[in-house]
Amino acid sequence: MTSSASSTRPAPAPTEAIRPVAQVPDKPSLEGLEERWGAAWAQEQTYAFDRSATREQVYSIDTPPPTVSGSLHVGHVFSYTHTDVVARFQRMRGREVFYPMGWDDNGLPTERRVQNYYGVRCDPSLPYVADYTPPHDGGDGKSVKAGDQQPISRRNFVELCQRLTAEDEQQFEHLWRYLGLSVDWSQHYQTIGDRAQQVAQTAFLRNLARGEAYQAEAPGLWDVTFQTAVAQAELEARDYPGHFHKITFHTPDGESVVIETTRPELLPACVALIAHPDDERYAHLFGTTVTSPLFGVELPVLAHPLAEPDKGAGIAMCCTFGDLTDVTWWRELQLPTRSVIARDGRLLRDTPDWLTTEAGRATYAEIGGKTTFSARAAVVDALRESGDLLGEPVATQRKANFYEKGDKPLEIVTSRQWYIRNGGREVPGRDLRAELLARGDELDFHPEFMAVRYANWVGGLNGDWLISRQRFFGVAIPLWYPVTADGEIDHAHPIVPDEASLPIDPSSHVPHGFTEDQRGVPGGFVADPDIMDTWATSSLTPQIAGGWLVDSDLFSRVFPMDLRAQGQDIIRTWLFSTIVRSHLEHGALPWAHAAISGWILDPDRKKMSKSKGNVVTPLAMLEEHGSDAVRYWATSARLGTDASFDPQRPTQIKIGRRLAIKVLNASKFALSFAGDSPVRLDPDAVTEPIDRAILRGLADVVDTATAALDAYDHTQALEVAETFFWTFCDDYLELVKDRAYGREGLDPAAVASARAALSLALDTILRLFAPVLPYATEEVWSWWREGSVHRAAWPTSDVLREAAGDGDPELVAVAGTALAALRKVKSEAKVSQRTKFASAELTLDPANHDRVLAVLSDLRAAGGVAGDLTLAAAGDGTDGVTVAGDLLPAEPKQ
RNA sequence: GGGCGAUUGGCUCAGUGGUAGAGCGCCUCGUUCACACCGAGGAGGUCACUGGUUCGAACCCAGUAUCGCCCA
Repeated sequence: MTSSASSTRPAPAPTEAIRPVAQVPDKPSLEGLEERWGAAWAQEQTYAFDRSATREQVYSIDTPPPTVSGSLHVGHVFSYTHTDVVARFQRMRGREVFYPMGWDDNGLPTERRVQNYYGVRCDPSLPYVADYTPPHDGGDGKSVKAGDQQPISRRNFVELCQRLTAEDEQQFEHLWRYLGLSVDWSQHYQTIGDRAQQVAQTAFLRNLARGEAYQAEAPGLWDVTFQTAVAQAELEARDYPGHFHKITFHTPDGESVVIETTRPELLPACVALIAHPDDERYAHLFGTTVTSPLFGVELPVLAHPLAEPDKGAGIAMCCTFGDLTDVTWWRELQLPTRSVIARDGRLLRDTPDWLTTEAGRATYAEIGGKTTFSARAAVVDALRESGDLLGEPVATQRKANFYEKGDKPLEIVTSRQWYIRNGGREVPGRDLRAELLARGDELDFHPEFMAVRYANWVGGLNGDWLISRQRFFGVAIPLWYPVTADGEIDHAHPIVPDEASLPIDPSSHVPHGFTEDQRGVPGGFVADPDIMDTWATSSLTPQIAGGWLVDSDLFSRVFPMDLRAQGQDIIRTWLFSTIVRSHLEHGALPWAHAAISGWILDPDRKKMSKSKGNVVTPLAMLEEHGSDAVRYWATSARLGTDASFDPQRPTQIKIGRRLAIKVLNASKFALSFAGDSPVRLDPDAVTEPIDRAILRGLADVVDTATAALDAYDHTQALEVAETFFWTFCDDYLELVKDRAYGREGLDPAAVASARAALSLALDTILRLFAPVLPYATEEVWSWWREGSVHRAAWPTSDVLREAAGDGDPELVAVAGTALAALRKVKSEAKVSQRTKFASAELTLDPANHDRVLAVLSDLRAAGGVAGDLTLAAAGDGTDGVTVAGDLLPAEPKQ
């Protein structure tokens, strides 16, 4: 892929005369480059997307919108740099890069921040108040007690969320600009913005129209703190302390059946006892009944393969609902529903009607309204008293499901919720799971093994995607329901808005054909009170950023996108859900490639996290070391590989800083030889063997780096460029500097050869480093070139090969070895490298004799040999180069 | 319990069949002449372990151990 004829950036003409070098600082420095070039790039719109480009010319990137209410940490800088390196590489290759940035301001973290910041809470039943002023504005950041928070309408609440996130977003943008992300900032979006809401609501309604979205009254995971349903993808299994309680049930003929449970408070919700069908201990009980202790409910004893014979007593009580296994049993064995846990996590206050014994109703009256914790203690006391508790409870650690943002174990509560099909549940006539697995195979994961995580997740789904949330700050589910004449809500016949009217808030907008005074009255309508899960919006980032629905011209040029960049932790959420939406809506993958970044680990190999107190403020880090240095560190870690980071010992960052400084200094040096005459990139001028050899080596480096970046291996590309560059500085520059200075008596063609080779090499080196070190390379570029290096073409090896001609690829290494041998003599003699040899003889492998002869005069100059430098053949089997020579006394200091 | 990844010099990591590599750190030396945010030279490893395939294994195969992550 090369730059097209229609591109605004002409391909460079390598032989053209370039203006004389100007404006090279005496002491080049990294300090201040971020501000200077950041401003220049903004001014020049260096990274603006040219929407006249065709789809083939475009390279489009779908980047994770960071949660603006959270804080950015080192890990963000790490992974966003990976994406930027790709973007810059593709831009230089001539692709028109579509690189928008989004902000994820939708969702729970923002809600919590807004509540504290403004002292408000959302009450969707309240009407909108125009020109609302919240009780606090900023305050001291302390949380305001729930009781003191002023209740406001959802629309007012959302407005406050938007006001606050707008401030956060400015800080985020500043960081990203400082880091040097080559984002087109005119393309940014917010996941709570009108565009995002329109996209999310339209996509949902289309899912609904196609039968891919549906509502169901079903048991589901429920967070009692936030009082919202939670999806499978948001689960986190954590260790949770508990106790095994041995509880006795009784058969009609007096036999005791002992089960073990960690949740005795669910005893009134028990609907059966269940053992494995092959478990001989309980075979005689299958089909019979037992009676529960305390509550006296008659329950069947049933067989099901999910019962684990070697766990506890091997027979379990099935309650509605203690865990997901209970749900499976309940569904597959068609058990009754006897729920006792309310949405606030307490036991139902009213005594359930399936408790019929007087003692049972009395016991329940004691625990109704209590938290599960208190109810458990009460039930255990009662069991102990009735003699149905066998022994004392035994402490245990068990795995419990938590909402990833919650701190209490999830309960399972039956509620009406909206779902989108994702292959997790069978649907007649379609194998959606297989379709989505095929999409995963179609997607190019980098690294490839990350595809397994996708496949494992899709293969292990056990339900459709629950998208409704009983929260406030989010995209509303755009539906109303009729209220029947007798005041019932008719959920089966939702009232759907026109697509053209989206986005809407059904709690403040009125459906077509109704008036506001019909809200909530018989014969009228009610709004669906829920919002969509954040992922239900962010799963549509390619559509939101790409102009779906509103700009079909743009959308056709950028979608499906080329790249999704993200962390490995959200493959099951963001990556998967985006594929689901795109597959359902467009019948296509949303992107061709997925670049998965690894974790940042602290020195103890633990994931960096705020709670562990090991997070470094990214902006401070950039300011301290320089953005190029930090970018070098990020680029030196491969995709998918975790990188360790010790803020106390930022070794890799310092290496990056050293490299960036070296680029400045070496460039200044290489450009200094031209004096006042124009620099020429003339391949025909390169005639000396060592000059040809260095360009030959660089041509190979270009090919390797290009292939590596094409394969999304930025690390290898950086490594080969870096290795070349150090050899270029340490050996080649030293070897040719005397000649390049144009000392008296030298052949002018030899001088021109060195200068041309240095210019050609520098031109290529700057381009190679530009994606990783955008500031240092741009700084150097400005000394002798027009325009931005970031709009220059990616280097190709052909000009270099032309200049190299028959250049010997081994020559630089051999000359370097000879030079090192001369240096070693001085080093071991403990004298300055500037000490001269009176004369010297190099003993070396005869095979390299001619090579050294070809660079002899450069070697004499660089090695400081005043008199003759002669060569001798080493004996058989002798490796390397040895030196015999007399050092002259050091010249006296002046 | 299943899956994925890792295990190479003090540290961080390259290296997919042909005599062990880099950078950092360390040791020694050096500095007006691009660069002390520097330069030169040097020391340092039986490639986690056990078998196997091969003329030859850090690399391929089987297994083991340890660590990390994901899923149950």
